[in-house]
Amino acid sequence: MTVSRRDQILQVAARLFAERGYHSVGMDDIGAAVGISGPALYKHFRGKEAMLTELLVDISEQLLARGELRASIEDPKQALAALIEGQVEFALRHPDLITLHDHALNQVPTAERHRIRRVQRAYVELWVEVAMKAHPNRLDDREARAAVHAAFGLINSTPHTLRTPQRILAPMLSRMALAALAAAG
Amino acid sequence: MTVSRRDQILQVAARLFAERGYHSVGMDDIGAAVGISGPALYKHFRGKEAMLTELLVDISEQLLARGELRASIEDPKQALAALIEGQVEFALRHPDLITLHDHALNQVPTAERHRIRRVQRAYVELWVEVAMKAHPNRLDDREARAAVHAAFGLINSTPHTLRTPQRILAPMLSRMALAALAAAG
DNA sequence: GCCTCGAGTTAACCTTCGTTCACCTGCCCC
DNA sequence: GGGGCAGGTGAACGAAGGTTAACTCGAGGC
Repeated sequence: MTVSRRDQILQVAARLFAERGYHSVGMDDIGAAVGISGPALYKHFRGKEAMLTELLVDISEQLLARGELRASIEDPKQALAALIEGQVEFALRHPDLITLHDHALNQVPTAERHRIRRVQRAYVELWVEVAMKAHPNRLDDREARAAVHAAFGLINSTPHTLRTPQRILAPMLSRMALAALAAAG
Repeated sequence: MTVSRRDQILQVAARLFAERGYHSVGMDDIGAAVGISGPALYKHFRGKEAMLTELLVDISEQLLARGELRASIEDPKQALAALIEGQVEFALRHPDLITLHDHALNQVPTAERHRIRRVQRAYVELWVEVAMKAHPNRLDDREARAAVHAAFGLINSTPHTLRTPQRILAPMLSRMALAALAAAG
């Protein structure tokens, strides 16, 4: 695991931001957590906002990329199951990033925030299309969008529930999300 | 609607905190939003933290009280449906409070935070017991707890989805939550 | 050997923001 | 009609915290 100092800092910052909230974490805290002190971080990042921005851009783009792969499966029901499984897997592997993803978006500067929102919207769109193909004639566009958001809420609840073993949690969440979407129409 | 100035301030503060995040809202912002200016708020509250604390204590106690009523229905399946319906109703009526409820808890002082956590835990416990009675032999304690958190995540996703008409959204979310919990075991 | 440069350090700066202070009002009550 | 209190005001204070500045130090390249 040759993780660059830069990446190490990002990782630690993500954890701290998720645990305590963006504004409650000082630059000194982040520095201390990687063994350097405060202002040294400016050798690696333009500032605190830049760190958060980079994290959120990465997350949203990574989710979209993974999602596009899985959504390209021909059978809509299988594609939907794959999307769900992918989201569950990601949420379990990176609970900090999931937490950041919907707690800290308001703190990133406007221009970049719009960019992130576009990527997020594309990811939602992916799900909506697949969900409507998987359950034809049962969901209109707006309902599907709401149902997909609900499924995200379900899956992304995992950061609150990490005490349960993943072997059990992952398939359970997948089953629940699938059932919820099936019941949406 | 004879809403006292105090309540008006709390309501406005909840909206601002939910929209922009606790730390991004200044006392001057809250004051301006109710037509008075900054320091005047100290005539009604001990400080900014006190406002947030009062909001969160109220929410959690209100949820628990409503929940206890609904959980007391004899038939477990009906009780579970009633709990779900109640949570959906609350989430749709008070999206700001729902947002606060899981975004801002870290910002309240330790002592009060523990008190709020206890009430929250009691509410979760209510759901867990009802869910296990409604689906006997299919959920152990830990799974049930995770499943309940997932259901909360599903229902509490509504703040992201307020564009959809409530007449459609409310029953859909209830159906989804019910199906998700049924699929958990 | 010297120069550069990346990566740190500490001290200082400066803005933001929660909070306090001193003061002002209108209203109610007797 | 004068005292008191609820509810405001604007000015000032003080701590927190993100950022900058000036300096140091070790490792390669020529």
